[in-house]
Amino acid sequence: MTEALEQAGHRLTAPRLAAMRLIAAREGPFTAADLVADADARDLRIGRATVFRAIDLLAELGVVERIDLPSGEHAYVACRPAHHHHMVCDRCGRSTEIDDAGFRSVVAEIAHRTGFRVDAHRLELFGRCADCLAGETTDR
Amino acid sequence: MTEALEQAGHRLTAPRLAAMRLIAAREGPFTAADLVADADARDLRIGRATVFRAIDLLAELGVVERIDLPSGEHAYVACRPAHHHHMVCDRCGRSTEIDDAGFRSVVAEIAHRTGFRVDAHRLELFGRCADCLAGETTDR
DNA sequence: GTTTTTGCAAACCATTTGCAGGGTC
DNA sequence: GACCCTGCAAATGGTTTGCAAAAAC
Repeated sequence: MTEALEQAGHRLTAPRLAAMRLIAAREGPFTAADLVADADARDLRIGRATVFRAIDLLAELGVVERIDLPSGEHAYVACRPAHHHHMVCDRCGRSTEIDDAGFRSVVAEIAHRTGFRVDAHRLELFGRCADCLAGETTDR
Repeated sequence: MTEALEQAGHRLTAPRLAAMRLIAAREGPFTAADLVADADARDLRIGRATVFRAIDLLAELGVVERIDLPSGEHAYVACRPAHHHHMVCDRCGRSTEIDDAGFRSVVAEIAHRTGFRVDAHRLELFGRCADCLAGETTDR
């Protein structure tokens, strides 16, 4: 993750490193407020503004992506810098990247039928991951 | 639209009627701020809070749906109270409902491959509608 | 007449910005 | 040493809430 920063000509500073560590420590999606709270909890002296700026920067570089939770909150997840989609587990919060699985042809089909030119799309899935489904039956 | 309100046991008040008219007058997605501005422009004396409350209510009833624009703004569109997806034209702002087109099987396929149980999803397409594509070549 | 709804203003939360000082390359 | 980055605090923009007055049923 740090490589992406340097290669894009940005400086590798302590606050940015700290922010990246906090992000890496989270498995699932996080909001800006989450990171600020994490930073406070660990007594890292990082200003709110810096956290927001770090997230923006990482989002620009494509190493984190913004997703919109069903609640409408703006959250982010760490990911590889390529186009893909996310599947978020409501229980454990883990986020999985998912591949095309025929989705591309569905978009093409819709475009064909409606005459629409699709420039961008947003696809997010929410539910329960396999681990949590398994855990539920045994845990309780 | 008014029927849905009454059937759910809510009162049919002037401010709510006004809000619904403003929504109907818009073709595409609108933000809460848009409605407030519309109301002001027409000298309707509706408070901000009331507009927000009206939108919330309509969203609960399913006659408007919240979508998240690529910019991150929370917008809403009027729609039938059934599951479907939206396609938004970046140019004219019109919003079209789109049907399944095989999307359901894509979700099933993903669920099958990953073991995930998909409870909810969000799919939004952005681009240019057929009319705007046609217009662009002739207009300029 | 009772209960819901409204309007207002203030509170609240998330995000952005200006700017002087500090850290990185 | 030049320039980028940070922290702070204040500005901003969007959304919610408390409460008394007003309207609907």
